[in-house]
Amino acid sequence: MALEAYVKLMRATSAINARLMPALQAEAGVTSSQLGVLEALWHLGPMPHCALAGKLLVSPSNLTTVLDNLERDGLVRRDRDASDRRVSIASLTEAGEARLHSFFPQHVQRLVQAMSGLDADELLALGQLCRKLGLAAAASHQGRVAHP
Amino acid sequence: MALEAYVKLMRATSAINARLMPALQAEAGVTSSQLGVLEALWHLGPMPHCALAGKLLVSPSNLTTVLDNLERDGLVRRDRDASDRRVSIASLTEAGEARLHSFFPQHVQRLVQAMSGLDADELLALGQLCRKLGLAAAASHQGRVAHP
DNA sequence: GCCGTATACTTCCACATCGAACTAATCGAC
DNA sequence: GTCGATTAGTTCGATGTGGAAGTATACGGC
Repeated sequence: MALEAYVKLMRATSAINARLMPALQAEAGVTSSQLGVLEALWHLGPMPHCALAGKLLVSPSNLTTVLDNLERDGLVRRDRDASDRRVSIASLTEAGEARLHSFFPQHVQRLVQAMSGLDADELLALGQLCRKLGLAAAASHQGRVAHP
Repeated sequence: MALEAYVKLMRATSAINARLMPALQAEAGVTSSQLGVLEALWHLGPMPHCALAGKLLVSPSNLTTVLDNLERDGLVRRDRDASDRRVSIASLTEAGEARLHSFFPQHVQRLVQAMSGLDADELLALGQLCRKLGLAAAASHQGRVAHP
């Protein structure tokens, strides 16, 4: 039972992303990971890399790579924190904000379209199940790390 | 609604995989992609790369990379098809089958554990929703590709 | 005030992933 | 039978991804 559910979960994720990502890359010129960073900085404002990595659930080394590419493209800026010079604050540039605004509505529209195989009730149920599953998995994973 | 469900779906997938993959790598010495190939070859027997890529929903170039690493580690073999010399048949070596048997039960056990945040009814419901969602997304995606 | 520890980020390496361009082989129309 | 179109697989370049090790900075006990 768990195995079938797992396989279907992975297939669904893969199918949805296979629909969204090519369009995102073609029309917006950003990858899924880059979009995650832009979105987080837009919703939450400038923040240190460690906070950003925490929000996005990615490793620090990965975030360095993604920020490198965004900075090269002029969409994001890094500024050293004056009070703690270990810290680097990432923030959207004007170009980054403009880019995000230019494609985000269409992206959301495509996302809704990609999820349209389920009706409103089913989407709600799926969200609740995924939330419960994700929290349980993350909690037990944290537990193992915290008590080695 | 669709957006929340999407985010939770991605988070759940990410959380589950974050729990499974480190153990798989540490105890079995194979990555998630490599496991996919080993499993497919074990369940379905030797098959051409194109069939394998179709089953696993990955690109041909990606499959080349994964097979390269598996072949280097002696877990998989490539053989040219005599009747159609473009085709290369991938099959498990004895070492590959032995490796798979050595860790697969524990892997499934960890998978069941990782999914244990949901009870049997919930797992069934999740599986059905994901199946419906995945099929709808794949179908509409195929449709767009087929009629450009 | 100094030194060991802890934290933030980067660098380096291996692997995954895809699209585009390439090579080799087959097939079909003629 | 030959040539163009198609198919199988690989190569190449770019990006994402994480772990391990390294560097710079801050902090805390003494």
